[in-house]
Amino acid sequence: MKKTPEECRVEDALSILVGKWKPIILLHLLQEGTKRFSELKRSMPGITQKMLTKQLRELEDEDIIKRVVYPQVPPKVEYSITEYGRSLEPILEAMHEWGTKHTQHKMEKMNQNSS
Amino acid sequence: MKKTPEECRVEDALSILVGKWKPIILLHLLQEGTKRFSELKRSMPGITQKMLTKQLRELEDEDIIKRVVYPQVPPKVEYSITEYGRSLEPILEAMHEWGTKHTQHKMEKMNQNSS
DNA sequence: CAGCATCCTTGAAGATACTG
DNA sequence: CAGTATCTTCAAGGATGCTG
Repeated sequence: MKKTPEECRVEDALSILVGKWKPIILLHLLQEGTKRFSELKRSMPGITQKMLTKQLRELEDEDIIKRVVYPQVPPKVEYSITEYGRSLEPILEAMHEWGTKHTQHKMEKMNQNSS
Repeated sequence: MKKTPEECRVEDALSILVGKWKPIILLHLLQEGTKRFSELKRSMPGITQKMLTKQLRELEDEDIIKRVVYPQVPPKVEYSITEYGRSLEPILEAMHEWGTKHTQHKMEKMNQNSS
């Protein structure tokens, strides 16, 4: 690793993943392909329409996901991962792996402290 | 990748990296080893003492960094990456790589739109 | 169905002053 | 030197209602 603080681009990647629902949205689209707005909403209990719309727009602005509107009534809008967005998959995978181990690590630490 | 939304541990990793100064703190400690509080502060123009303290505490609580207090006057406190914390390095590296490409990607997109 | 427009709450972050 | 202790600001997130 050869980067000075000034050259650090970690934040650029981080900012795209940050957002309460973004990882979970990406997970859905990565694993299940194209999904309609209502399908995404149904699969994320607790999210509001406003938040889902906002997070999807932000991901779309970064070219991570693609939004396709079908001009019909009632409206139909489909979301999917772009090829470019798929390049995030290894990072999400690595974070998931690390997060799993970290959850384990914290539990071991708690058990030590309480014994 | 085989994880349902319920099993997703991406957030666990994400939450540790999120914080305006955390990636940059980790970068300093990863690259330069042990550093004193004042050295860290000097190398991060703009950060306040309060913020630096807070971010360091949060990283310490997660076992990512180690804090050593030397009982002397004036006080001396040294911070360093734990062995466990070093396991984050590949992720930071991957995010930096991706971030670098993404910065490039966005510039190309802007140039297209303006031509 | 897939949004947008408002209003409101909360917590992250910052400014500033003080201290063992 | 390496912190606390307050006060303030601001944007993320959320609740609710309306609409092409």
